[in-house]
Amino acid sequence: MKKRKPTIKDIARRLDISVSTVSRAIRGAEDVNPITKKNVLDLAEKIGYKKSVLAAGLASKKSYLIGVIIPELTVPFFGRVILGIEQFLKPLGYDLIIVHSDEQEQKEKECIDILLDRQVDGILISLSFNTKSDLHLKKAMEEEVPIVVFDRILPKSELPIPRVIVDDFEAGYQATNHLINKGYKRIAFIAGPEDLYISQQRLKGYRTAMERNGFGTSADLIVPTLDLRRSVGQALDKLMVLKEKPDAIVALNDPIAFRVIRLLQKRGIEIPQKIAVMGISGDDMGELFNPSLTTINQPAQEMGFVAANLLIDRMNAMKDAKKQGKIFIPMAILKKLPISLIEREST
Amino acid sequence: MKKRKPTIKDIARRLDISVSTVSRAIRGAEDVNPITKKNVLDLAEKIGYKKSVLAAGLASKKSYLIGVIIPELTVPFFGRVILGIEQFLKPLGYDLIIVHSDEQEQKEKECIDILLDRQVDGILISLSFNTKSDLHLKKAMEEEVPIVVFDRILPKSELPIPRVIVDDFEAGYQATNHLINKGYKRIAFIAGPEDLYISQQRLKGYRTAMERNGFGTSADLIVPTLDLRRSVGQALDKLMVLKEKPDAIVALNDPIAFRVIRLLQKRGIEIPQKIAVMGISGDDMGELFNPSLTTINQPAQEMGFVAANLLIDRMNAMKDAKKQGKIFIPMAILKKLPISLIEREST
DNA sequence: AAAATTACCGAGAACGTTTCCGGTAACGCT
DNA sequence: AGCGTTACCGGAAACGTTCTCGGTAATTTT
Repeated sequence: MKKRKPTIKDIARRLDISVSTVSRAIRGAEDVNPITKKNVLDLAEKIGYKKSVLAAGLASKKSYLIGVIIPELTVPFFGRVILGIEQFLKPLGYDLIIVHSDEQEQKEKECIDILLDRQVDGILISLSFNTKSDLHLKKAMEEEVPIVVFDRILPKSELPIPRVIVDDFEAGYQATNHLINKGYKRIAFIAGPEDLYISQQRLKGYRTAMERNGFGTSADLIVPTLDLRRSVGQALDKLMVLKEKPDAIVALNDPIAFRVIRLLQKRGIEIPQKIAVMGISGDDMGELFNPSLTTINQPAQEMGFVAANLLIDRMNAMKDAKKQGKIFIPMAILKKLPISLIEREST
Repeated sequence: MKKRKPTIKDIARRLDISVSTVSRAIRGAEDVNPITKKNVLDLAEKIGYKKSVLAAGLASKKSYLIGVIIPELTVPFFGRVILGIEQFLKPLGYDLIIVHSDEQEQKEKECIDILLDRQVDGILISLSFNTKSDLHLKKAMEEEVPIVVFDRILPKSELPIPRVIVDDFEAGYQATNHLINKGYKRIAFIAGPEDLYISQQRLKGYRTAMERNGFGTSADLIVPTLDLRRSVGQALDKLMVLKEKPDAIVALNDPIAFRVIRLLQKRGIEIPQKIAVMGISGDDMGELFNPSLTTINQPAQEMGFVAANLLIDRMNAMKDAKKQGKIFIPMAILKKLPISLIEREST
């Protein structure tokens, strides 16, 4: 009935050795006789020993927890990123605690606090659509928990932290170029909030492609959305009242593109005959639409993998520095992942 | 530079009181002078004290972590459920650790182990598509961590644990009924794995609706899918080779329905003129399809809320029992949530 | 006025690890 | 033979809380 959980003390007693030795054996640390080690491990297995993460964390000041902050739970892209993160971190013994900011800067700050309270060993974060400041990231840095930002980063953050993104310029460029190659001439771009780095870059890519091909970039053709849901309609409205309507639309991301497709169809506009639509994300969902969505694939899973990798690197660097008594000097790293075109029916 | 984090000891020293009193004050426990309490809280705030969850957990044998196991990260339905869970649990000071089983029974077991290792205070789980046994749930019960199952439950589990689902029979019944009212006569049903409770119940609802209206339920019209991706095509193939093709299809859930729509369109079949399609889930995504998907809405967020509520109830019940020295006798609870029809264009 | 109750507080032992600091024995080297 | 290494291992102090048990003074009850 009273099944007290076995501890390393129990093991130590039964094997008549010290707890330190048991601890070393279990941790797979150096300086322990292979035979003793085997004995310990066998007994541990036999009596169903489970190490207390709490106690271990308390003693070692590590929690083996990594916090992940994403803007929304239901965006497929982030689901794929998390897969990549797990893939890298699980084998190392880390678990994930996932929180979401609901695309609000305020909640994002709270998320950081929660994670800091939990004493996570590191944080992976993708900024919300409307985040404008990076003070909360700074806070994490001050508490010496390493942090890396992925996908949604801040344009001109001076913070010396690793960031991993896809080559957003290329994404915008290739998307636009693809449409140009297909013969479209008046290509519009639906952007995101001004401060959003991915939006800026993709837009830049769009502009460059247009100009290189001798199409100007009339301001009419560039319209913003402030969120993923409601404002897509307004953005599209702006395009549809133009005297010269666009014959193709590049959307900032797939979710927006889905809505564009839907709204165009409601207006009875044929895709891609009248207007072509391009997304940027590579969501699987795009395949199921009619017409299916041509898009720029972002290597989401790889992004998670790389981000996790950078985080661990940073953690190790900090540990090493501390070990040598030096102070750690954080540096900015910006890693760009290559993108690729997925051509489907909407263009 | 060496900014050691403040602890309750620091507070105790500076206020010249004992750590126990500080602990009580911070915990908001009984038996502490309001003035002392205020002093403690003020100072804590001032010096930026953060309680160590690790230490607190170790001492109190609570982690204030709740584990959530879902089959897939990218399914919108589960995202919404998690929202509901958070809504209930956050105010109580609990954080969530979310893991996913990737629809595999084996991984599901591993998830349980991970959570148990983390000493979560409770587990909320939705079973994978292919889970057939509940031994791993038993394991959790043995370790005395309360567990509640939501949405995807086991048909005839004898385990005395709370479960919350939607009224799946009603869902199947209403979906079918809706089609019948619309004048469809040969209605097919795309089911899930045999052991899946939600599949059984929805199918039963379908059958009942058919029979009550004088349509038989020819076995031809009921086809299974074993997963959400590949096998939808095979299921549909089986329907399309029938001499008498169906004029409407009820899919087990929205993701399957999305695929059905797409596959039918590829065959050039008009929806809903030739064949109508119904989903069950209430995913927002359905709105964006063309035609948009008629579906049965499951109150996902409410489900999360209710499940979390049941979990806390159970936790309290266990604590009370222990306090009184009695042994806790777990009981099964089955809570059914009402569903509703969302009529759109696909029917 | 004595007894009982209440309100508040302190001491100190957990909780289950890790880690630092030594210590011993065996071995190899000059 | 003496000395430095190396390979293992143990003792004991952290880590930052909670919790049980008493204890004192003030307050109420009898």
